[in-house]
Amino acid sequence: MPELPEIEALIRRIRSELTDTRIRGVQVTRPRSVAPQSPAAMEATIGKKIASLERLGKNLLLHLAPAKEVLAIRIHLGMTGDLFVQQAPSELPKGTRVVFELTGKRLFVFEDVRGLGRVNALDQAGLTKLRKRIGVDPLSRAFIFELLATAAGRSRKPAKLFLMGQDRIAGIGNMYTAEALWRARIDPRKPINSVSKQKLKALHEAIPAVLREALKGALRTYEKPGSHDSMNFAVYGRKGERCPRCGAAIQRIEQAGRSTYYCPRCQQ
DNA sequence: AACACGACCTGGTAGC
DNA sequence: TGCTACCAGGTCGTGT
Repeated sequence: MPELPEIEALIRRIRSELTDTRIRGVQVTRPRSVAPQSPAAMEATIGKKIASLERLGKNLLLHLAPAKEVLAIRIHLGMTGDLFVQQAPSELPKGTRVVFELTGKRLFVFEDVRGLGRVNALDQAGLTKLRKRIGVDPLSRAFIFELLATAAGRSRKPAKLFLMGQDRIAGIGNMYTAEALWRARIDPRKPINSVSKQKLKALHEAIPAVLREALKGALRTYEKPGSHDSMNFAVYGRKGERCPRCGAAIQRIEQAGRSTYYCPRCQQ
């Protein structure tokens, strides 16, 4: 499940292969993967150069040159999306959804078994709209405590759902939300505006700490294929196991139709 | 405006 | 062995 660290590691892996290459063609093998656009709309990227790559929350932006009409390609991996560059012609995986043909007979492949990911061609309006609904990056200098405190004070959402939203703080998903709340000892069901200042401070430290740890793990995974999980989870996916801090049994509950893992004893 | 909730999508697996 | 039911979860559109 790609969240901020996995996307960041992916970008670092493919950046040098994509930068300064030209798009020669596009094949959309599953129209829904470019929705709400049509496969034909993707053709506006043909002939352009990929100038740079940027991560925006969980989105990957490929900035194009010349930056006229269509400025960027936006890719969201959804649950099961992956990206890689390979030489043509060779067999493409079963879940292949979009293929960009690059110079040098190389193919830039978007693979996505479950089809929840998206690839879109963005004009200026589309790019502006996207940036507007993606909040601050928790690994950037802009992620100061006051920003978290202000946003938290304005929302009555349960802490878990507040962190999952991409509009205030971007890039955190189900796994790292669980870990950050555990580290800060916050009950995931507690309304975020009723969490103490002390615990909000702990959360402000826990979020980047968790993400940096996971990023290290994700970079390692790419170097050494076959090694698995990004990091050791304290609570995520560990229903019934002991809390590493207090020894109580970790619980799994449902919030907004999604599973939440937490320690009922030391997260209050 | 803020929030809740179902739909989308398919592979893996638990249970019978 | 073969079948069914359920689970994984990010985002978007719709309804309150």
